[in-house]
Amino acid sequence: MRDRRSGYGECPNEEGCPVEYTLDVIGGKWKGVLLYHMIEGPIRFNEFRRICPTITQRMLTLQLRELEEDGIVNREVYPQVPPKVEYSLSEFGSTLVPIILEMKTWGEKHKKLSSIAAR
Amino acid sequence: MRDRRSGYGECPNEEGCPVEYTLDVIGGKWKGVLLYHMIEGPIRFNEFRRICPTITQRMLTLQLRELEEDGIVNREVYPQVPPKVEYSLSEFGSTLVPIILEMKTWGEKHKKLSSIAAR
DNA sequence: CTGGATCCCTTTCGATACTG
DNA sequence: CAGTATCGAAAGGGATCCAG
Repeated sequence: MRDRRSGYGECPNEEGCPVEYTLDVIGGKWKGVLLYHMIEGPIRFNEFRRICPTITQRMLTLQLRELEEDGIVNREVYPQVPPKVEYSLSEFGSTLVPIILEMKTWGEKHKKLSSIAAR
Repeated sequence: MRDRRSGYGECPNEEGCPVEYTLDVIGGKWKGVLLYHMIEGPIRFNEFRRICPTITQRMLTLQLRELEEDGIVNREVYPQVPPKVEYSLSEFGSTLVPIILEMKTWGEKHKKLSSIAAR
């Protein structure tokens, strides 16, 4: 199972920096990306797979589960055939949007530059 | 050695989302935290260790090296005895500050809440 | 379509000891 | 003080098969 956070709990010093706390929540390898794609609205499992072809099914499931456990995303199952499951930002998850958008802005700006400089 | 990024390069589709790109740069487990502490000014190796007692010396070295390779931090060595090395945000690294500050704000806000809910 | 379960290799990471 | 080196444990992650 997922070990509960990077030290809060055992760690007695309560001054653990706020950034560390935030990264505990959204620091997963793919979480930022997944949250980003949910900003526009609910999104289905296989839509994620199309949008992020490099993430494996397994990882997608695991990361979504963790986000769900943390109350950041809602998972809505439509009992029908074929099954349909939609993921969306919870109210709590929405408070993270400013962070994600800052990341988006920065990424847009510097991705171009680095693709010019190439390597 | 550090493998070059999560797919950019091999991945032909150039639409890789900007958030993914950003996370490639600051997504390391401790990078956000380290950047955060450098906002206030240059900081020495052992200062980091005092501030973040849970990060091991090894990890601290590795993460700082990666940040240096990416041009985000400057590493200044003072040739003296005992040695003194200072790490600081580069001009490029400074462009990340808004993201870090958003993380700080969010963390401050929600750390309290969750410490009340406790467990 | 949306996953769960398993196998297994790779990478990460912590602990410890050592160095200029 | 600011690291490097090495080792073993743990976690990450891909591939494949199966199921409601």
